[in-house]
Amino acid sequence: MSKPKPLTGEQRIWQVCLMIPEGKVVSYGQLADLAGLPGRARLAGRAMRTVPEEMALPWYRVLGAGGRISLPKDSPGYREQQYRLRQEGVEVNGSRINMNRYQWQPDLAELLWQLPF
DNA sequence: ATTGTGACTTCGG
DNA sequence: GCCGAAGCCACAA
Repeated sequence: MSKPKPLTGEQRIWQVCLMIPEGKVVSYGQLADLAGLPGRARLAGRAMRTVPEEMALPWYRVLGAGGRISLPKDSPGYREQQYRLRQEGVEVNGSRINMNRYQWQPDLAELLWQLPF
């Protein structure tokens, strides 16, 4: 049998992002942590920027620390993120989202069970 | 090889 | 709130 090629950091980030439930959000840093890559918030940001179009990833559920939309306020992406979040019931005030209410807090044991790594 | 650039985060002022 | 510095590291030049 061939050796299972280890997933790249970006791929692991994508895998976890795919599991964020509707109506919930995470921060870049949290996403990296959940992917087993502590301290790699920047990589999570990069992963969201380079998502393959065909892989319908809920990138809009990923926010900056403290619940802020990280995209430039005048960009189409910023408006799309606001729109998509609101579409699934997340309250958005400008670029702010209340993390106390919408942050995803997965059961770690269950998460581990689901992940392909 | 070195340098600059990020959808980042935390800390100190 | 806003800023700079530091820590992070893949990637392009």
